[in-house]
Formats: sequence, C-alpha cells, structure tokens
Amino acid sequence: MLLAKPAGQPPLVLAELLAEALRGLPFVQAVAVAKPGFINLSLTDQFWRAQLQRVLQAGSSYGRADLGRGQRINVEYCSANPTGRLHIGHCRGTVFGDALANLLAHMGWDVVREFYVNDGGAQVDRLARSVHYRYLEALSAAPPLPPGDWYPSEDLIVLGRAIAAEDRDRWQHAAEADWLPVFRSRGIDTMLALIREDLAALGVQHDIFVSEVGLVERGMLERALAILEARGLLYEGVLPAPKGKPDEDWEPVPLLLFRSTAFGDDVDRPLKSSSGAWTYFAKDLACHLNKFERGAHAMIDVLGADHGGYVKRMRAAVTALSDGQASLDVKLCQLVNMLDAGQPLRMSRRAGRIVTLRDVIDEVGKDVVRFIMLTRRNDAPLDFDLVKVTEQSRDNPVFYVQYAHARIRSVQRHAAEAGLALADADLPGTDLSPLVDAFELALIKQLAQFPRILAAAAQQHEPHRIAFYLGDLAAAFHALWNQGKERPELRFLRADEPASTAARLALLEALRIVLATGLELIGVAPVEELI
RNA sequence: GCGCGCGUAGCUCAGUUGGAUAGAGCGCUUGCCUCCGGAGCAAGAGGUCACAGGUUCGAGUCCUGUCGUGCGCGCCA
Repeated sequence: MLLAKPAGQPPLVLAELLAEALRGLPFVQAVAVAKPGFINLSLTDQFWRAQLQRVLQAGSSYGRADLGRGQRINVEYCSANPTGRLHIGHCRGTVFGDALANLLAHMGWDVVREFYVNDGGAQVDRLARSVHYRYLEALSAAPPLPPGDWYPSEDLIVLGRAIAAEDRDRWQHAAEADWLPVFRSRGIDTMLALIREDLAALGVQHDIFVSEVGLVERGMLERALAILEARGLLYEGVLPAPKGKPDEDWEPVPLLLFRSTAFGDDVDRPLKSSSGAWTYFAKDLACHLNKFERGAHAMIDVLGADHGGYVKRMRAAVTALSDGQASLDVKLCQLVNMLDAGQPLRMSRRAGRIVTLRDVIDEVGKDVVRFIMLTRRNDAPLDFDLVKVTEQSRDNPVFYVQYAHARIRSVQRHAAEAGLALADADLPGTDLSPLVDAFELALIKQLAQFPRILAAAAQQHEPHRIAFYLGDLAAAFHALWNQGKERPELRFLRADEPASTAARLALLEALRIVLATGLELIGVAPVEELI
C-alpha cells in the first residue's frame, strides 16, 4: 500500500506480486492477499519451533540488540534533595530510571546513571539549621523553639548528638556564618549516606553523583554562560508579569535572561535572581553542559510530574548548549497513591508519618516494589496497596509472574529427581517436533515477541512494557499449564514419553530464560520457589 | 488566561512508534472440578476509543477546535 504510489500500481496488484514471491519461501505455510492490499503470512510450526531454538542458544542474551551502537546516554534519576531519607514519592522515578538504564545498556547504549546532588540551595541551609538545633538540643541548650520550616527527622537527632559528642560546645555560641557551612556539610554527608543506603536496598547503583556546588566551583556555570553569550542568547531584560493569578509581589525588575524562546519555550528564563544569586535553572545549565562534555549526546531526565513546567526550558537549554548536538528526553512520573487494603495512606510530613522508601521495602520486599512501580505507564498515576501487592492471587502481577518462574523451577526439580532432566548444554539440540499443541505454539509465539518488546521499550524509553509483557507471557504459560489438568497428555513430565518430555523441558527452559532476563532487566530477582 | 499530561469495557489499565474484526485483569453471566505441583478451570456478554471536524487507501494513534480532569505558571527547589 505504501508502494502503490511510487510504483504506479494498485496495491492489490502489488500485493499479488509480492505474495507470489513469498509463496516459495521456506517456513512460509500460506500467503493470502486481503482487501485493501494486505498480505497475510502464515509461518509453519517448524518456523516457530526454530525460534525456540534461538532462545536456547542465546540464553540470557536473547532479545539483545545493538540499537544504541555504543552511543553514550546519560540517565539522571532519583536526584532527591540531600535533606532527608527517600520516601515513596521518590521511588517511582528511581525504579523507572534504573530499569530504563538497565534496558538501554542491554540494547547497546553506553549508559551513565547519574544522581545530581542539590547541595547548593536554600534547602540545605535549612537542613544545616535543623542539624544545629538538634546539636544544641543534645547539649541541653536548645532554644525554646526549633527554627521555622525545618526538618524534624530523627536522623538529625542522631547527627546532632554525634556532633555534640565530638565538638562539645565549640559551636554553641559561634556566629551562624561560622557554623552553617560545617553543619551543612555534615548534614549533607549524613543524608547522602542514608540515601545511598536506601538506594542499595532497592538494588540501585548510580555511576556518578554530581555535586551542584562542585559544578559551580569548577566553573561549569561560567562556561555555560559563555557559550550562550557567544551564541547571542543572553540579555538583560524584564519579563512580562505572569497572567491568571494575582501576584501582589510582582515588580518589573531587569534580570539576566536566557533566550529560551528561540528554542520553543514560552518565555525567556532568568538565570540570576534580583539579589544576584544564580537561579536553580542556571545551575541546571551547568549540570547538562557537564553531561554533554562528558560525552553524552543523548540525555534522559526522570522527574516528578510536578516538574512538567521545566521540560521546555531544559530541552531548550540542552539544544542551545550543545548547538543542536545533544537531545534531552524528560520522563515525568506521576504520583503514587499509597493504600493499605484499599484505604488511602495519608502521609503527612508534620505528623512524621512520611512513609519512607525503606519502610516499604522492609514491608513487602524490594522486588515487589520494583515490579509494581512498572505496572503503569510513567505518565499515569499508580496505586500501591501494601496488602494487595503481597497477595497470592491472579490480579497481583508480581505474584503471577514470579509464580510462573517458580513453577518452572518446580518442574525442573521434579524432572531432575525423576532422572528426566537434560543437561543445559544438550537443550539447544533437543528435538522440538513433539511441540504441536496450539497452547504450546501460542507460548512459543509469545516468547518470540521478546526482542521486539525490548526494542520498542528501549526506543520509546518505556520500561513498563517489559513488565506488561512478562504478565502476558506468564498468562500464556499458566494457560498451557491448566490445560494439563484436563488433558494429561499435555503435561510436562511424562515418564513414558521421553521425546515429548525432553521437548517440553526445552520449552520450559526457554520460557524461564526469558522470564528471568526480563525480570532482571527491571531489577527483580526471579524466585526459585514461592514461600 | 497560558503551557504540558491524561480522557479506551461497569472498574483499574494496555495498545509494538498510522494498519484489518481495539486487548488484559477484576466484576458480571453460564458451565466444569474432591483438584492435586500452591492462585480453582473454561467459555460468554460487554466499547460511537470524551465530543466535533481535518489529513489519507486506512486514525485509539497525527493536526485543529470544544468539554472534562491533573500538574505547572519571574527570583523557591
């Protein structure tokens, strides 16, 4: 149908020609031409069984492809402020980014996993004051009220005590200008250590932690500005007042602006505040220039959906800084609704009832957390029910997929006990011709989809596709399994039928390989048995 | 007011980068099973893909507009 115009022939005629050429090919069982100009190909069962052989030969590299051609890609994810432990809100983007990074690495990209540490803003000063308060408290010298807008976390009590034990009253009467940097640095170090601990518990390991302050100290910010200046993209100007909301504080002040509108942004963006301080956005320029200079021409930022307003300006920034050499894809993750048996789990910071990521991991396990985070597209809200996700039922996708893997292992153990098992090395050579049932072939066809799924997921930057695929694959397996109840001849292990048993063990192993590979890509460990 | 995302079966959601009769789970209807390797199994009904236009051989998918919904809207992060 696409060829009809250039070829100057009606689609149906072309289809007939192509169909004729296809008819003689091996593995082609039937070719039919349909209405507007479709060609329907039926492949022989033998072809599908050959796909199974490919899985067995490739093992855990089945589905792999060199789509990235070694191109460097930077994936920034998590990047939580170092002011407290990770909570469940950070979790989704973290899992998403990590799974995506795994996937891209699997598909031929040179992946750098980056954590950008916001150690330079007002937030960390607030942290410093909170630590200082706890320090005074530990000295029994606390002022009557904690500083306004502070971090009440218990971890800071511990840190305050530690500093009190080490430094005694050294900072008790010091001026804020003297103690602030010290307490800030101690606070950041402590929080970052906790964050890394929780990331480790989630099975996440970044390649690089980039400090915002460090970037500025190394002159990255000046360099970014120089580049924009050289391209005529900086100017002093007054922005129009934002419309829609009545803002009483608005004053027309000239600011240093980046002409982001030249790259599709809605309005030019300030790089310096009226007080002369760099804006957060200015530092983001440095951050992304840094990525570019480290060789990443492709970048992905994983952010919360509330950062949607940043997408245009960041893409503009990357285009401008790289002179069009680099591109940025921003993946926004929607909220996670925490539930407890259907009841919303209200998380209030003031009541100290924030659900930390660690709490959830301890409760349901890291594999469950990771899998569930990918059971929705990133731009759709997600329910996370602490009770449901551990249920052993059909509508719990984690269980359903893990159950499939465990079931296979169970059969394999039984096979070994009965002396029916084949050595792994012999599997690829197994005669698969006994696999003729429609349920078996359906399963094989599902397996054969794996490379396409991975390719699409990698190209679209959509790791959730893997989780959905694994669910479909598990369903095809369980369907075949259930057939064995009604039809004993479909069972996997049959002592009197060594040929079909061998073929089915090969099918099972291929299935296990794909399940395990898919699970590992999203960072979930396949289970050997259910507990 | 402007920008971005979302709107698909009663509910929760997929949809392979524009392909044919739009899929899955739950729920519902109807059958089956004392089953053993641990969630019981199977079949069926159910959709104007928010609405209206447009692009073309062909639209859930792309464009325009409308409605609904969520998020964001100089200097905070």
